[in-house]
Amino acid sequence: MKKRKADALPHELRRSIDAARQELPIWAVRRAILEEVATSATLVLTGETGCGKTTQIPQFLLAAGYDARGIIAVTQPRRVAAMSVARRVAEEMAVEVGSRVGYSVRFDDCTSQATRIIYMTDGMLLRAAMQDPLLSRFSVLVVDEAHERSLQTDMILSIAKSVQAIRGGAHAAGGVGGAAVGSSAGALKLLVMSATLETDTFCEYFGCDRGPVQVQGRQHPVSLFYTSSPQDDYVEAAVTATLQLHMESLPGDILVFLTGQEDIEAAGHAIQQRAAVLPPEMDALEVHPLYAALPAPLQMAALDPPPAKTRKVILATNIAETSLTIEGVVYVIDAGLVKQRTYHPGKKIDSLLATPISKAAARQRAGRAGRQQPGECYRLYTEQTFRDLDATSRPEILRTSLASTILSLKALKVVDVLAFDFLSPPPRASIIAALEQLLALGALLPDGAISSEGEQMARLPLEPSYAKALLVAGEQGCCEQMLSLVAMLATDGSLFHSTSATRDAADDAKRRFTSPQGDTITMVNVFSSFGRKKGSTARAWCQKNFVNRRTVESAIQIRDQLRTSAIDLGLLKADDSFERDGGLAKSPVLDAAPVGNEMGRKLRRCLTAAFFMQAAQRQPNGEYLALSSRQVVSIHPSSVLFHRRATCVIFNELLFTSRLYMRDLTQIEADWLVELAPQYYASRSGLGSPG
DNA sequence: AAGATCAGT
Repeated sequence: MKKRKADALPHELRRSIDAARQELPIWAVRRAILEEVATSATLVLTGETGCGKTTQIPQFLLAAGYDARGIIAVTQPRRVAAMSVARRVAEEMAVEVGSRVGYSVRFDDCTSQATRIIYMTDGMLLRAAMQDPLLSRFSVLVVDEAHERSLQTDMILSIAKSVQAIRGGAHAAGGVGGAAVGSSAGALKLLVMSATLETDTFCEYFGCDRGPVQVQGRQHPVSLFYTSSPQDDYVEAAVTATLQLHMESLPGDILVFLTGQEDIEAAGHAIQQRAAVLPPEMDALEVHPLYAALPAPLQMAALDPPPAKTRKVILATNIAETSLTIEGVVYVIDAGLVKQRTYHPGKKIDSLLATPISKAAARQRAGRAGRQQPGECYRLYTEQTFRDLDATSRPEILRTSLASTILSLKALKVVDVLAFDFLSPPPRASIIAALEQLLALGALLPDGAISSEGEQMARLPLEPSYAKALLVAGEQGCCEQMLSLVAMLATDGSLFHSTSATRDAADDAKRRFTSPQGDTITMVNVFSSFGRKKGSTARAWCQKNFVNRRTVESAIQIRDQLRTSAIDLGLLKADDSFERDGGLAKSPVLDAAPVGNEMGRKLRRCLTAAFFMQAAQRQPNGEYLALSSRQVVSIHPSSVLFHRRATCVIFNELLFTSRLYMRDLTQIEADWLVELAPQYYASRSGLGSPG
């Protein structure tokens, strides 16, 4: 790789970069931070937005020689952040990305032998820990955005604590790596960086004797306004507030936080209708929806600056809270709600409901108005309501299924996961449910130790039941087809994108791919039919079929990666296409014809061997009964099996909305359950008669 | 006959 040297930059530019760096607030505490890192194992640092902590601290550490014994790793919850910060720091250091500074995210590794600072997603660090449980490549671990409390961030903090105990020489009881292991890697320094002041959790967990180092940010002030009474129709309140702001306020774009696609579409129509009758001499109003399932070109359109004499209104979900930053926003309207997924371990159900945000989230939303100039935030709730909000959001680890997390811990040789030192211990019922599922899947032995099959499953970047389906398909000789199937399932959700206006046409398009064998087989048909189309051909095909191109392309990437793992695990032989692609395992171009009856049957039997815990049977009265939890469940109306009265089905997900709906169904034969999962079903007295 | 917040390996 060609590298640019620092002295190759024009002096003027070099000086201006250095000057800009040194004006960042974090420079004022540079010495204090380095002293603290030198004397203690763990440092908790709170820095507000714009203080420069993410770009500068790794450079301070590098300048102080912390790369001598290992690499400086900086983790981020999001891919885009890891990549863009690495580019920014490489620019400041006047080197190419991938040389001294690099990044590592799924599907994109931009590092080399020379790399001393790696920005990576916390998920990538977790993967690295599976290969190297003591993280011995790293001398310093900087965990950024820890306040977001993502599942992965929480897990790496726990693993880091456990690694510190071992690498520091002490023995960590019940920690990663099993029994005490001596290490030549030297101590692991840990920096926990967080945006809010809620750092007690971190300081207590790591036993820091001193409080956190605090750094001021560079935000413009944002004036806050509340409603005088609670609003029961927040969509209507948001529409009214938007139009009022437009008519009465100085220029500046408006960002509105709502909960989901449905609200956003309703608000969008209402605003456009009412804006149409405003006096013509007023500035125009341009309305953009913004949510994750929105196809990329439309997302980009929401970020573009508006034309002259036009005010932009962005109607967004919480995607605009942290993931996407929109320039030009001066006004924020906050409905105070977020759709949150919660797992109920007793019933093995997920619910997705609009819930009040936390104080921290409300402040983050308001802050979106103050990035370029002083701004205003209109909260569509009362000040008392704000005071009653929780201080912070519930950590993800407390409201999610833990099957995959527990399997990772077992792979890291944590023997007693119930006694594991979690930052926030999840409900015991969630851990037990995960252990039961892993045992039923054969990932754990009866004594709770990980089985060799479990080791294989842990190496696949998939939920354990998907991984199991792939292992079974490897034995049954339908691995290529199952790779397509699980890759499609792993992309979750919005394969077909439509709005209220295009819904019927989208449903028609979907019907062309339908297989009576179920939604999963239908997905394989869509995948095969897309094939390896590229560029304008791909774009046209997706438009015609209402398929979200991003989803299919992500499935292709996932499939390629899984196929490499499948070859490593011996599930699949490296074939001619492997050789032709010069060592890169690319998917062969699959038969574009729909899955036939025989292959479909084979695939469905493999799925049965993996999803037997999620089976439902049709009762004489037409209702479906989930066989493991004995709950009445319904086929989701979007399923291809909705009108087909299948006797027995398996499902990937149970989601409570208006009813308890099964999603992503596969039609199976009831006999297969006893045949393929005897350990789970043989003891039951006939599937048709519960009891 | 109904409807998917957001990340990540």
